[in-house]
Amino acid sequence: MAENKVVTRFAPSPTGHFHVGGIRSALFNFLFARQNKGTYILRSEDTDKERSKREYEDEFLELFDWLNLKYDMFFRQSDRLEIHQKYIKKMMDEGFAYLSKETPTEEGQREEVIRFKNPNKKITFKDLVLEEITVDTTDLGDFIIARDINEPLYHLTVVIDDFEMGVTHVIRGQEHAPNTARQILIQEAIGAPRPIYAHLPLILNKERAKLSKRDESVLPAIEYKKLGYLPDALLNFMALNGWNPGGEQEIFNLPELVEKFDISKVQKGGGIFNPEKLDWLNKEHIKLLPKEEIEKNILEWLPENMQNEIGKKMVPVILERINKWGDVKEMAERGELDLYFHPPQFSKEKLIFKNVPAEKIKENLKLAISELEKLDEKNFTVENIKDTLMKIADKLESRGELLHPVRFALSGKDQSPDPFTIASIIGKNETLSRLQKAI
RNA sequence: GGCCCUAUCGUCUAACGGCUAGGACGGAUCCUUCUCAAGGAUCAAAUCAGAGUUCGAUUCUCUGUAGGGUCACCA
Repeated sequence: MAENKVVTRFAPSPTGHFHVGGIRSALFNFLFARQNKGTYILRSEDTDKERSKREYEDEFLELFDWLNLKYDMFFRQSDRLEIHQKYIKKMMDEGFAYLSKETPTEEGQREEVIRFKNPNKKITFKDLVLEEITVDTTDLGDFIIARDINEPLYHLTVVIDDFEMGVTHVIRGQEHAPNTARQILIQEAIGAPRPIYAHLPLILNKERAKLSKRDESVLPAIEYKKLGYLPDALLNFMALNGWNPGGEQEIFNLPELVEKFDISKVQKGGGIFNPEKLDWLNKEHIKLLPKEEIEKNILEWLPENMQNEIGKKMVPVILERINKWGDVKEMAERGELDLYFHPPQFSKEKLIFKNVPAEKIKENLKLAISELEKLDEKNFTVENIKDTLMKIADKLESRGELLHPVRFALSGKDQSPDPFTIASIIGKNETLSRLQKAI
């Protein structure tokens, strides 16, 4: 019988903003459980009463909900004190732990703590990523496992909870690898089976160091939601840092990751978080979205006064220029989109193309107006406008002497989308009025 | 410092011990273009060093070097 059902867990502690590296740990636990038809547990490790805050827990809960990393069970460690106490008593009764007199050196330290009786032996454990690790636990001494019966510490609670929850695979960051030996010692003391370990390579910042709060290029995870990244893109990106399926495919959605993920192919060395690649991947994921979905999102990220018919027409122009939804907001804030709503202000010299005389420019603009007038409102589309204007432009010495002044009259900017697109967005009347004004 | 881990283009990575070390991001150049963006094409760019094993080493072994992690009454 398949009694060896896979159980994984991800166990963040709510003591600060959740960082992006944690997303990958959560993801790999999720993927491994799903592809083995197992159970994925989320456990909030809030045993540190001083530092744990419910708002931080709410933050990662919100994050996983957004990422669609659904867990099968949720536990809060502080709800399990009775269970932890039971084990502390048992360990003390059986001589695996003892009450120890201390001389406090820092404020808040107790005069009595509970220490683990270290058998001082070598521990060798297998690791799905790192192969095999041996640690001599003598170096650890009789480490503290609880401040007192009411305040168990991390190493103890992890081992007890993993055991009680039937966790079969411990997939976590490599910073925990050196801690594993002491957790195995505790397991042996309470008679818990040893889970299979997989220590993932660290995700590093540009300086090649472990991620911390003060990294500029790497933000707290929830910020990526606020910036309007796609959950699947973020997941895709995180998965590809430290793991690779081997082929040349780069774009994966969550079900594909579940199918292709292979924990034995996980890299051993740490990887740097590369925001440019995230942006590229996000754009690729956006392109895969249905048209309506793209339009809906772009409209939502536009300021309210732009959420109208003109806003809708701007969608293709905006889409070409963004990597993530937040860029839409930024474009609007920079004033890049104002030209679609108000006639631009500019000095008339700007209409001149190279050294074409002003009179000639004026003539070209007049010609453009008279030809465009022949198009009726309904046919005022990018294609038709382009046909009309190009017919005139191609007869000139260079197309620029028509296209530049037209584009400038419409946009008032040195750099902007092409005149046909702008004209089609602002409509026939506004186009003709702006051209007239330019003349 | 002790212990543990790691090492292929700037970055993420691919390569049963065997083609010219492949792909992607980013960069550069060109094409397309009045400009921007998008798109297309091309190019530059790596096996940390030194020994050893082998007909042959990015791949296996050792040493060195570099980087990272960890050594809490945090998790």
